[in-house]
Order: sequence, then structure tokens, then C-alpha cells
Amino acid sequence: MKGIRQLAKKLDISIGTVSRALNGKPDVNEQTRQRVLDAAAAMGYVPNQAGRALRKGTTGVVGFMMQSGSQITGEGDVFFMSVFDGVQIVCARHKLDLVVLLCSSEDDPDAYLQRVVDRGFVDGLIISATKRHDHRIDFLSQRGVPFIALGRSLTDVGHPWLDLDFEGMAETGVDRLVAKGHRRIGIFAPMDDTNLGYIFIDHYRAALERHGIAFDPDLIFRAHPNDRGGHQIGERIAAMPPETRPTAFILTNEMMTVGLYRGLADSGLHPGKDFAVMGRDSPQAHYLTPKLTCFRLSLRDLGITLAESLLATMPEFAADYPLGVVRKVLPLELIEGDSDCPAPPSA
Amino acid sequence: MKGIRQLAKKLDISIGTVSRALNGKPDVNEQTRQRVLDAAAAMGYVPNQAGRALRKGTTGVVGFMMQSGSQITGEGDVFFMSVFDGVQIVCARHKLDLVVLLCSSEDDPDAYLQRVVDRGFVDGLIISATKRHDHRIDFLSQRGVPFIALGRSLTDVGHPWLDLDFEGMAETGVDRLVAKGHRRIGIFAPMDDTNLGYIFIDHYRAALERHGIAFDPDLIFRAHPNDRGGHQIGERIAAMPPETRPTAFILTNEMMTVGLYRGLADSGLHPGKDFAVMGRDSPQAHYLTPKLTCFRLSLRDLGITLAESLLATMPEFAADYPLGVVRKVLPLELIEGDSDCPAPPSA
DNA sequence: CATAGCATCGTAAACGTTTACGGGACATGC
DNA sequence: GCATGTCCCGTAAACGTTTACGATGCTATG
Repeated sequence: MKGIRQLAKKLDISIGTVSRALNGKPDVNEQTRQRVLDAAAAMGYVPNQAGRALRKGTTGVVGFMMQSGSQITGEGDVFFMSVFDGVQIVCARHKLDLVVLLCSSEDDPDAYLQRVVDRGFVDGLIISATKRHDHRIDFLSQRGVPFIALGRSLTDVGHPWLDLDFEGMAETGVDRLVAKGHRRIGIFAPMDDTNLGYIFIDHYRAALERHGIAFDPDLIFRAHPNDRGGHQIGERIAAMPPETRPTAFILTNEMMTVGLYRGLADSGLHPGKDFAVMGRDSPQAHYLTPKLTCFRLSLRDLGITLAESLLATMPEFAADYPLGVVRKVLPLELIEGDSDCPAPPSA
Repeated sequence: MKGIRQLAKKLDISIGTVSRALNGKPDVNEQTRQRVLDAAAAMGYVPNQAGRALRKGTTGVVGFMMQSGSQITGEGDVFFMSVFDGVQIVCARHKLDLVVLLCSSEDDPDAYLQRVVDRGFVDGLIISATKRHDHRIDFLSQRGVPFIALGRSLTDVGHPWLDLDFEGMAETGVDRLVAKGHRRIGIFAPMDDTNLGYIFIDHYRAALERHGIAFDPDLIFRAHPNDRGGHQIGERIAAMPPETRPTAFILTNEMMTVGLYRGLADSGLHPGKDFAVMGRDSPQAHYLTPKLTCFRLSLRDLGITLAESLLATMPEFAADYPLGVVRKVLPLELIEGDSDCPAPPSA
């Protein structure tokens, strides 16, 4: 005999009572409850996940889905690891377990997601790196699985999402650089159709036009969102003739900064001296010379907000988080450094 | 009616046959099996995880446990993300799902592990960042949960483990630096009692003595295994009087290199010019100047080996991986760069 | 004293699957 | 024609929980 039955026999009470005692149901004598709790602790009893999930139809697990291809080896690293910590904190409050679901680079994300959902693995889901048109959103909403997207998408079913304020970043960045005399400002864009690329480009363009500067598609540099990509951009910029070359650059991705610095330097340009760089805050950014002028957001807080917004859509927890359907852009704080030098007089 | 029952009714056969057909059991007519498979695909049937797990006593999930405190925000990033990819590849072969279990910085690792195991969450487990004395190993082995440790430990119950060849790294590193005239070689050691620290120090010491160089405890630099830690070490080194200051440094951790370079440079020392650095290969390492002389290992392959060695201990899969109990040190390849300059003549 | 109400607990069904067991149909061998 | 074997399939039990329902004993109320 195992599990709750064994516990019940030992205490000479019914398994129903044991279960109620453990789950904090009201109709059980406080004294009995204590006996049960003590005995459970003594023999190290822990309810079996499968049995409970089968009966309750709920698993107590929330999943954070990532594609290992683009994200993990690219932007993923530092960014997500910090976000997890925040999510975790909220989950722990409700005895929820967070698991990270890695969709391998060889798997089809949509198929992978469907399997996870159909098997009833998780009660709620966080998806990230939303595409411009994201099939996952349709699927999850149609299936009725509670979820939240980290990142916006044109696929909008009124679902909850959270995103960084890339438009603010584009506009503040352009304003600041233009004020320092820059007219040719390069920006990064992802290779895939991650939605943030479109958002950023749109507002970058709008900000330029506000200043009466013509939009030049050659100043959009596509690359992978990692160190190597940053390096390549640096080299490409340095290889351009000075009269068409940008004099400044805005990076939306934190992993690329070190690479960009080095790519520029290797090719004879000096960030903060004759080339301006603005980027995203990150651990590495603190150790760059010159100090990076960047946009900051507490990723841990982002994780907390993300989790709370997800729980707000889950029936069991909605009462604790009366937030409604969260669709929010989180502002970034500008940290002034020394990397956004004025435009060289020649330009 | 739901699930397998619905499917059975639709095909007008028993649920037993449906289950057998789906699970590839032999005693079912091939024609019937096809009908079942087709119908299942048509209506998008996927077996319920809880029901299956409850009956079979097995979940089809392997877990990779990480502590978010030290690992994720520190060494974790690049290192683990690549390892996951390899593990994933092997898991996919057997329709196993890999989930990453994050033990939050506020959770007790032992308690967290126990909860995961007791609830029957996973069929197998990978644990990492083994401590010198690691309670998790005792626990898992006593519980009979298939697992493998990434990293050695003095806690040895004959369990499987895999580890990097830190002793080889220490000896090759010291040999090479001594051959270039260095006598004071600094090394990094982690702040906690992660076992690799002890292993590395022991062999570093042995290698020194082999060359007739006295061991100097002041040349061991403790720090957190991340960028910031590397930076701090660089600053500390630069602040030392030239006559006691090391002239070379070996890093076991890949995340620290950028920080160390910068810490040194900020304080007037020049890696590859008047100070030698050896480290671990990483994406960032490729973009450092001077190019880092480093030790390389394919982390993807490490992940593959890790997963295969784990499966070798799981009854269901052991037949496919006749490896026995794997306890192996994986060699590192030396990549020659320009960062390990000869000792300055003054020293 | 009768009744209602409350606190506490036991009983048993249900969740969705897998699988041991047995049975029917049919072929084969003698 | 009988025994034997094979192939396929249906039946039902089991996995470990949770929870609706009903039963019991006690208290309070009239």
C-alpha cells in the first residue's frame, strides 16, 4: 500500500479526510489536521503529481516556452535567465512550479506547443519572441489555455501581453542623437520576423521624419541577435565609405553590444570618440569602455509582472490579481554613459 | 466523452485496442492500427499526460535542475544553453521531453529536489554544479531515481557523472605558462564549495610543484563566476604591487573573461602584452583582443553524452545505450591565441 | 423532547490511460 | 473430428488522488 492510503491506515482515518486535511479544506477538525500534517511530514509523504493532475485536471505547473534556435544561443542568455527569477518568485507564492520548455532547434515550434498543450502538461504558458504573425497565439486562445506573450504581435485575439517600450527607445534614442548632431543613425533589426523589429523600425522612421531626416533603408542592419551579429555589424559599418556611413547606432539587443564595440574598434572606429552607440543595459554593459549609454529595465520585475499578469487570467488565481487582461508596454529608463558622443564635425 | 473513449466509440472498437494500436503493441491488426492512427491524427488526439503517467508510473520527462542563484545569472548563461541543445537531441529520439527545473534563489535546493522527485515529476534527472559534498547525490541514489551529475563530488555512491577535464586544464595551463617564463600564476576559484574549485586548485598546485614553484595561496582569487567577478579580479590584480602581483592568470569560467580583460585594462595592465591570460572558449572569446588562448569543448556534444549516459541508467532505454555507469572526464582542446604572452623580463 | 443545524468524517465515484487476462474465430496438424 | 496454436480483440482492474454526497453525533433552539 502506498501514498495517501498508507497514511490513512496509519492514522486510522479515511483517505478522504487525509486529503481534505492536506489540502486545507474547511470541514476537518483542526486537531486531526495537525495529526495528518505531522504524520505526512514524518513519513515524507508528498502527493503524487499524476494522480492529482488526473483528478483535478490541473497540474500546478506553468511553462515558459523558448525556442532554442534563435533565442537561447542568441538573445536568450542573460535576458531570460533574469526574467525567470522574477516569474519564479510569483509562482512560489502559489506553490506553482515553473518549468522551462525548450523547443529544440530541430523542432517545429507550433507542433511542439501543440503537444505540450494537448498532453495537459501545464496550466498556464508564457511564450516569448513573438513573431509578427504568430500562430501560437491563435492556437492557445482557441484552445482556451491561459497564456501571456512576452512581445507584441499583429496576431491579436485580445490576449494578454507585455512588451518593452521599443517605440520609446527609438524616439528617445533618435531625439538624443539628433540633438548631438547625428543625421545618419543606424539601427539593428533581427533576421527573422520577430515583431519587435517592425515596431522599432516604424518608430525610428517616424522619429527621423519628425526631425526632417529622410529614412534610409541602408541604415538598417540585419544580423543575429548575439555577439557575433554585433561584431559583423561593426565590421560592415567600418567598411562603408565615410560619406554614407552612419555616425551613430542604436541597438535594441543587449547581447550584441560587446560584439559591436569590438567590430568597430577592429575596423578603426572608436565608440564614444568618432562613433556614437546607444544600447540596452546588461551586465556586460557595465564593463565597456566607454561606458554605454543605454536603456534599462529590471528584468526581474519584468518576470514578476509577467507571472502576475498570467495568473490574472487563470481562474484559480484571478482573485489574487485583479488586473484584467494585461496589455502593457513597460517603460525603459535612460542611463547616461559616454558612448553617445556628438557627431564628428565632418558629417 | 473524451479522450481515448471518444476515439474508440467513433471507430466502434474497444479502448483497449485503441491504446494498443497507438502504443505500437504487437497484438493488433495492421489495418485496424492504421484506422486508429488516422482517426487520432484527424481529430488531433493526444494521450493525456496525467492518465498515462498515473497508470504507467512513468512520465516521459527528464529534468535538468539548475539553481538560479549561482548558476543562471553567473556561469549558467551560454554554457548551459548549449548543453541543453545536446540533451534535447537525444531526448527527442525517444520522445522524451526535457524540462529545465529552476530552483529559485530563495529555495533550498535539497528541498526543491525532494519535492520534484516525490511528486514523480520526472523519470530521470540531470543535476549540475555539484558541491564538494553534495546531499542531492545521496538523496537521489537512495530514492532510486535515475540521474547523472554534471561535475564530480566527494559524495560518491558509484553514481554516473560527467565532468570537464579541469585537471588537464590546470596542468596544461601551468606547463605552458611556466614554459613562457611565468612563475606567479593566478587562478580563479568560486566563492561557494562547488567541487571544481578544489579539483582545479589541487592540480594547479601539483603542477606548480612539479616545476619547483612554491604554492602561494594569495594567487587564488575568489569571485563570482560572472562578468563582474572577472572585472573585480582584474582590478585586484592591478592593484597589487608589481613584485607580488601574478604575471599570468588561468580562468576556468568562460563568463569571466571579458570582465577580466576589462578589469586589467582599466587598471593599466594589458592582456597579451604584459599580462598573460588563459581561459575557456566561448562565443565572446572570439571577439576579444588579443585573441584568447583557451580550452575548448563542444557543449552540444557534452549535452549529448550527458543525456545518453543518463538514459543508459534508465531501465526503459538502457538497451539502446550499453554504456554501463558512465563516470568520465571529458578532455578539452587547447586553442592557441595571443593572450598568453611570455612573462615580462622584470619578473 | 423534537427538530434543526453544524461540525466532522467515511464512502465511493471519477479522472484517462495501460495492460493482464480471457475468449472467439480461424487455420493447421494429426 | 479433435486438439492445438495463432491472431485479434473486448473486458475490467488498476494507478493515486480529489470531492460530491450522505451519515453520524453533538449542540442549540423552540
